[in-house]
Amino acid sequence: MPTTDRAEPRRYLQKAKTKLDYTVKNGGILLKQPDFDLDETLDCGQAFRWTRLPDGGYTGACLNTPLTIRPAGEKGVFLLEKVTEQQFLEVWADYFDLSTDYGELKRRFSEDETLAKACAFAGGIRILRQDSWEALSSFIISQNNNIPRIKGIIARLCEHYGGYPTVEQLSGETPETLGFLRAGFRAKYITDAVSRLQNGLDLAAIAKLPTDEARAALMQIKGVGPKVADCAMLFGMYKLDAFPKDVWVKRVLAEWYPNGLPDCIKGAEGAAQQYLFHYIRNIER
DNA sequence: TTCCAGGCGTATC
DNA sequence: GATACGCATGGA
Repeated sequence: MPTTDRAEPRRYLQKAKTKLDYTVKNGGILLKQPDFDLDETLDCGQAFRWTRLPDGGYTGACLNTPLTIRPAGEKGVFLLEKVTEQQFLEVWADYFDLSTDYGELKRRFSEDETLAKACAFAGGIRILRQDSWEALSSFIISQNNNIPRIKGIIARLCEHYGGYPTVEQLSGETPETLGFLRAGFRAKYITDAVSRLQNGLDLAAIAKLPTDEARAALMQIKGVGPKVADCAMLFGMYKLDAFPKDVWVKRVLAEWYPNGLPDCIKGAEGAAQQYLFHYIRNIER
C-alpha cells in the first residue's frame, strides 16, 4: 500500500513545533533526537511488528512502508536506512512524533514524584503515531493475550496478505477462514470490526471526534471495550488524552495514585500512561 | 502442569 | 453499576 493511504500525511510539515535535526547520509537519514530510545519505543507494547536486530536496531513497518532504523554510535543519534528525505518528512517524522517536545512533557510530568521516577527510568519513550486501522486491529488482538503471541498472530496476518491487510482485503473473511491466525475468540471481533467499517463506521471521521465520543463510537465494535478503544485512539489517532487502563495501569492507579492522577498530566494523559506502564512493568518482576 | 496474558461479552443481582 | 465467569491459545 502506498504511503498516501495514511490518514493525515505531512503532519510534521504542517504542525512542527520543534526543530528537526537530521542530515541526508548514505542513502538514508541520520537523525539526532535525544528523547528517543529504540527499545523503549519500539519494544514496549505500542506496536507489534518491530523486530530487534543484534546491533540494537529495529526492522518493521508502518502499514506497508518498511523501515530499518539503527543506533548510529552516540546516544540519541539514529540512522534510518534507505529512506529519502521526502519519505522521512512525510512518513517517519510523523510516525515517531518528532514534532512533539518530549523533553518538555517529561519536565511537566516530573512535578509528580512517581512520574519523575518513571520518566527518569525510561526517558526515551515516545508515542508512535500509527495507522488507525493497524492500531485498532492490533489492540483487538491484544486483549487477554501476551505480547509474544500478539506478535505471532500479527506476523501471520501480514505474511498471509503480503503486508498489513486493509479492511477491504479482509472483507470476505469469516472467523473460520481466519483460523490460520490462531487468534482464538478474537477472530470474530476482527470480522465484526471489518464488517462495521465497511458499513458506515469511519475511522477518519471518528478520529476527529472528541475523545469521549470517539471512544463510544469505537465501542460499537464487538470486542472493543474501553481499553482497546483508548489504545486505538492513543496510538492510532494520536489522542493524547486517551488513557488505556490495562492490568498494569490498574496496578499503577491502585498502588501509587489511590487519590487520582496529578494535574500535571492534563491533556497528555496517554503519554504519562506510557511512562508509568513501562515503569511498573519493568521494576516489578 | 498450572497460571496468566496491554479485556470483553454476558448473566445476574 | 458492580461483580463473576468463560473464553482460545500458547508462553513461561
